[in-house]
Amino acid sequence: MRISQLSAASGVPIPTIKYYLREGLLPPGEQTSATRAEYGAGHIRRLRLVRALLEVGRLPIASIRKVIAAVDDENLGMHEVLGTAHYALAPAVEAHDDDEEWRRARAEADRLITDLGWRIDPGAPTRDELAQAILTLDRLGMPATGEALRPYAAAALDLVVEHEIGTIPLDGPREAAVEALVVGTVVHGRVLDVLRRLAQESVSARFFGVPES
Amino acid sequence: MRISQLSAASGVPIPTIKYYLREGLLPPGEQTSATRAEYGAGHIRRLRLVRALLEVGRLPIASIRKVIAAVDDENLGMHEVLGTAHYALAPAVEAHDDDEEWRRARAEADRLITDLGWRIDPGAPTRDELAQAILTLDRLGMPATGEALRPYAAAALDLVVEHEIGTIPLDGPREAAVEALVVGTVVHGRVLDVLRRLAQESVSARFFGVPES
DNA sequence: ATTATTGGATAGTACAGCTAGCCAATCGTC
DNA sequence: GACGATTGGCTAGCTGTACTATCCAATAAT
Repeated sequence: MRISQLSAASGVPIPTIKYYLREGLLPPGEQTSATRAEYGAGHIRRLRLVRALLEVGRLPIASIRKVIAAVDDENLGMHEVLGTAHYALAPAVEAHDDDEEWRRARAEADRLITDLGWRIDPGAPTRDELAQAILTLDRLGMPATGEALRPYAAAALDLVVEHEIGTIPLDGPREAAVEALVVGTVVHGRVLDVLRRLAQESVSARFFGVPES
Repeated sequence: MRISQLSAASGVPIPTIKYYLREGLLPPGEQTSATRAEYGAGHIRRLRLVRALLEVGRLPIASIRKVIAAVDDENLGMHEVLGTAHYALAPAVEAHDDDEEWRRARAEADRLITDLGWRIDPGAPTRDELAQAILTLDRLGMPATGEALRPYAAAALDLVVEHEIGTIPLDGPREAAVEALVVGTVVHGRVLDVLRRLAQESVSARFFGVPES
């Protein structure tokens, strides 16, 4: 398969494919001569993975590169690859350790995690993300204690355990499992977010009294 | 309160405040002379709202402007303002109506919404977001039927009804209610997303056999 | 009187994610 | 074996976003 066919098959324009090759998001095709390279089904799969992380997960290219490197590293186990994806998904929340308010929010986040009995890396950036959300709720005078967030934690845990773990093909090759894990993380996150907003709209329509059509 | 104090009180640099004024995210201060304007507590609240939408909700400035215009429009009811926020949160998913696969995914999304009995605007962009997620799951061979997504919908609805509706101060002034509604949408979304990823990490740590510390 | 600050305006920066153009080597086709 | 089209590899340019920086004359504080 040449680059033009890869482009046609994936829907990604040739210049963009070239760009992904340069950026290391896509492995080079197999060189058959100085001006010809052969691409395969693996490249189509890889492009799908990249587009899913980009369009659904909204990850920046640099993060996608890291995730892909982890996916391709045969030495890494499932947990390590998932960790890489989580790091990529929790960006740009730089902690303000000098700020008193921030430290309180971060302590609240850590306390919630401890109370739930969850096993979370002490250095996980997700902790900072949670702290940021708690701080924001707090500043706007909305309930943001561990108690108030428990229903969210319970629902999240339930969905992960009951639904998401089961969709990972653990009996197949490592690559398939790892890809499903990474994409599942990203896409299920969006599914839940979208459905929550839809639920909100529906409830709002009834609650705030828009007449039934 | 002059601009330097507003900056100190909010933590937002003066040039950025000026930028927000230019962009219409922040109403101008009350002019007291040609080179002096007075800012008040409302400006601090408004800055908090903007930063929450920006940092937690990751909305682009242009979308924030629209949301704020809706918040400030006294003629709009709660449901309309929420709708504006939802439009702002569901960006950039342009529908490919020409694509057969896309139409199937979109039909599946619409069917799920109908089956759930939810009242959703037929033109809501959230429908396209859901279709995009379903299409992505589908292409990667993961379960993406309405059946498979029902647990997510149920959990989302439960959280919205049991928890989020209650945090909106309906007895106070319109502005407070509307702000809580908008910020709540954005921040609760992130809370749920973050907690889901934390639950995932915890489950993964146990499931994929990282030794207990 | 002097120094500092302010509001308003214009211009510049940094990064992200492409997109475009060029070029020589080679391929398919006649 | 001639020849137009395609390819890979390269460098450069473009568009959009969210700021920063600089300048200025008018005022305020001391």
